[in-house]
Amino acid sequence: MVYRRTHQVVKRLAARRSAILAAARETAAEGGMSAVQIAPVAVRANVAAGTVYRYFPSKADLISELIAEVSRDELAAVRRAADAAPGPSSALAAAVSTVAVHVLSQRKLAWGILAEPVDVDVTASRIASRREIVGEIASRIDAAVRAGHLPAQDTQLAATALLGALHEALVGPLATENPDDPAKLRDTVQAVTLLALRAVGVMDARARGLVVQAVLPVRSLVGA
Amino acid sequence: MVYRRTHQVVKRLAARRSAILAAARETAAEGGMSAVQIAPVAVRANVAAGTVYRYFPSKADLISELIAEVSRDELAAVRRAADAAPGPSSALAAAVSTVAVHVLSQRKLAWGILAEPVDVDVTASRIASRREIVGEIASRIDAAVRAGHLPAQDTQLAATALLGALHEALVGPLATENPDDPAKLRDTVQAVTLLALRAVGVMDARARGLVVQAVLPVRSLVGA
DNA sequence: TTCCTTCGTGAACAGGTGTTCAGTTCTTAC
DNA sequence: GTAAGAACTGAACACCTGTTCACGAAGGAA
Repeated sequence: MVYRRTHQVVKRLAARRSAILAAARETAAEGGMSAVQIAPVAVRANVAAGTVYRYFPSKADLISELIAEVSRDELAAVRRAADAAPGPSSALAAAVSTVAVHVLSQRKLAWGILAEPVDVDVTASRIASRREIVGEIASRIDAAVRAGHLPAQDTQLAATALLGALHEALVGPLATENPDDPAKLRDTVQAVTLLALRAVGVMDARARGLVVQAVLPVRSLVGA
Repeated sequence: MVYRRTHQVVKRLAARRSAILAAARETAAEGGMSAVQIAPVAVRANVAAGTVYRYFPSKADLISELIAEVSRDELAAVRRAADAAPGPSSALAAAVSTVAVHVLSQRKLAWGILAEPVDVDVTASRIASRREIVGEIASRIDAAVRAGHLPAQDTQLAATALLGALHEALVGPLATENPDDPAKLRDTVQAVTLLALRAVGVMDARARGLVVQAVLPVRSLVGA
């Protein structure tokens, strides 16, 4: 009489949902947000277009969740890197360079999530995404200020500015095209990290040292 | 036999063209780029929708020209401010704070021209617009470096980062909503200018002095 | 005035994509 | 095995705007 989902079915449903999200993510990583259309994503996920709507109320919801997912990953990486640093200034340097590396590793995806024109309204997700990263960076700046390493300042504003600087310099329309040369990428990451650290008040000489330490442990500097 | 435009007609045509552009600009300033649609702009300019196409081949061309126009104004203002400064560092400070003030004065317009999602392809204009401002700032940084006031660096990258920082901090989605309090606006402009100057290597104490001098002469800190 | 050219009009068109839904297939319960 | 409900399908639909174009108005030459 009553229909109850079997454990197996629940698993399959979850898997499908993930498949759709993954398909959307891959599509975005390859072709940017504009390529994330229901039909292609459905094909990639091996479902019909209508099926997507059994898992997501609308395209906007799908993209919002995609943004949230990527954002979560990013935030986790930043936290991990910063927490592993020996002190507040190092942590800040690690956080900034991690963001830089991530952005560079997944340019299309980063651009899509941050700024690319989208036909649906995903403003809320984008704001949330930014807020998370900015909050994390702001708290790291805060820690450095409290430790007496940096002058007092509006840390929220500073963190926002840093994020903007990283994005514009690394994936903005004026960013260098596609230097898949790891050495060049490392230089770029170091350069923007240096700018960021100096911006919040780290002295030039000390900033240079922090930058080198922060960027050295970073593994993959190339990616999709 | 041959039809030749009277001087009067030429003037009327030019006036109409300007009216359409002005209508587009006003519309963008009020509602962002998404509000710049052919029909509303035409109404505002007191012409029919079809008439717009007698002056602009496509919506993309209209918006591109709008971007170019605003960009020209902005660049001129930046040049003027920087040229009036007593030295390279002051010039840089003046350039940066001028950009900041302009962006703040016309938030919606700035956001629309810089980053707002648009359905047509205006990438080229946007890149050109950015390139002009970035080039100007880069050359000011360059001058300061040559004068020995700043450490050697990739000035193009630095200028790009500064632009991104200003935009994100001032009109990005995380920017404070609408502080029409002039004092608060001045503080914000000073804060981001300070960040920018320190980013390129100006020492904290000196940067603070430059910021105050640069922002003082700025007149209107409020606008549409 | 007359004729030709250009300009202006606005309703109709076009194209692309998110969304729906009636029909089909699969799953569960008995 | 069978009935009932859930999941899936994909073609059709809907909507939104940029763009067109046949027609009328206005301007210039003769």
